[in-house]
Amino acid sequence: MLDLGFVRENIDLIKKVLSDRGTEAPIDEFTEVDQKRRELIQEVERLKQIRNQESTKIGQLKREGKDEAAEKIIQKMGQVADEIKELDNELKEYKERLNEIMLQIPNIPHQDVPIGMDESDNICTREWGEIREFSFEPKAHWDLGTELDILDFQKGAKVSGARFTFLKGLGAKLERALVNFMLDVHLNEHEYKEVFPPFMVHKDSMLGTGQLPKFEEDAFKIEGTDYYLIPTAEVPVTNMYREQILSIDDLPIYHVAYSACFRAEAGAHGRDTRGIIRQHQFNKVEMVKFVEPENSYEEFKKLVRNAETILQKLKLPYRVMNMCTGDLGFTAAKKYDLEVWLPSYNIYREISSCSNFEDFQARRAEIRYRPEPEANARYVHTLNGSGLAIGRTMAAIIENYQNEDGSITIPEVLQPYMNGLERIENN
RNA sequence: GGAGAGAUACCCAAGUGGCUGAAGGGGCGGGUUUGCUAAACCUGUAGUAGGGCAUAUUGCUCUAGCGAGGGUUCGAAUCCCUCUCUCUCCGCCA
Repeated sequence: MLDLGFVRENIDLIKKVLSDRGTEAPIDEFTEVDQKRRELIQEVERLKQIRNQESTKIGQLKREGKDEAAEKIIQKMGQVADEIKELDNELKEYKERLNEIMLQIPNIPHQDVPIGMDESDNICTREWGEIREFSFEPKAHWDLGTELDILDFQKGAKVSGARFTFLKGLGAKLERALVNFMLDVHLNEHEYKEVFPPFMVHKDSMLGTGQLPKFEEDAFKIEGTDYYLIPTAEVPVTNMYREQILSIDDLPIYHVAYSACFRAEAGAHGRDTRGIIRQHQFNKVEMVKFVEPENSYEEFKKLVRNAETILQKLKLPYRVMNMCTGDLGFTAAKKYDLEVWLPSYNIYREISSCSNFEDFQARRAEIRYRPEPEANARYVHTLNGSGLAIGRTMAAIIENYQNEDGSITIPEVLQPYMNGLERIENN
């Protein structure tokens, strides 16, 4: 959410942002509703001031035993009270409507964000690693995984339906190895503090990080409860600090969290139906930062590097994409996606998404800090990034590390997590 | 799931409709005394949000705010209703 005063004074800028992003919000209604709201506030507060003054007087008169004089004022105040009630109700409606409008206005993109409508306008910032030349026809991870009996799509479909998969044997172990490897790197080399969050949250948390109200369809809601399954650990971890004023000594806060992630994938019918690229449930290691505004882009750079480190250690070729306005996401001011090379697709696929939300989430979730003990509270900047999506990493390893005989070499850095095992092969 | 107790400011805590503009204590800030520290005494201490007015670094003023949301009333921390969370006991459970 943006600052109310900022929106009021920058209507034209907001309109430009909406058009750059290729999205819409009821911005014309904003001015009208805001205006009316402020008029009502003035009127109702004027009446409340009168009421407070007169009520004090009534109290005094009663104590002095002048009941008749008091009674006279009480008569008059009855009318004022009715008026206040009426105006308060009206004001409430305008406040709610204004809030609805504010929740639909996306973040202002950073000046370095390329303007564009969709993914074709994203700009490649850098590439890393060498794409392997295969002396044979590389197989897709779903074929390899099935042949090695480490991925079982049929069982997943049988038990839960489409977009669910069983990992079996060394596949399950490799998944676990990846989680531990990534957590260890971020803990030991990047100074993050580990958090293991709840996988279900209530509505306020989904609102706080911006998944609601705009993206309700993307989330799984538990029927008969107020709980949502988290689409990312970003939601519980960011909301840990909701409605809190942090001390300067607390900052910066770096958290890394493993969680399962649940996504309805509404509107993705027919996309990536094979393999483990797009599942309703997947694992992810997520990095979340809370920082002072002055440092946020420096911290952002570090965060992206932290995610890249994982890919480099795994020796997986990737590229870094600067996401354009149309592909930025509602809450982000700037976003880099890391895309890993997948031989069977012959393209790069997103494996990490790193965003700087600046104060957009913080304002919504009311996460502030005090720069000095007596100073006014300011909003922190929140940042997060996958470090990395485990399922897609698994797919990338299976495909990039495959051998002609259908076995998979285990990346060196993972071998200590696999009891020293060097290959997964058919036996 | 059942029974009970609670939620007041940075912390502890008093407070049964108007003198609460929230007592008192602790902590923290300022001051007096003092060779330093300590102590004693005096004094300040609602952060925040939303309005309005003037300045345009800032200041003044109003409204809201005693877990949250409603209600009663001229007036609610106080009375009533709903909800959330915490604690104790019982039951169940990993």
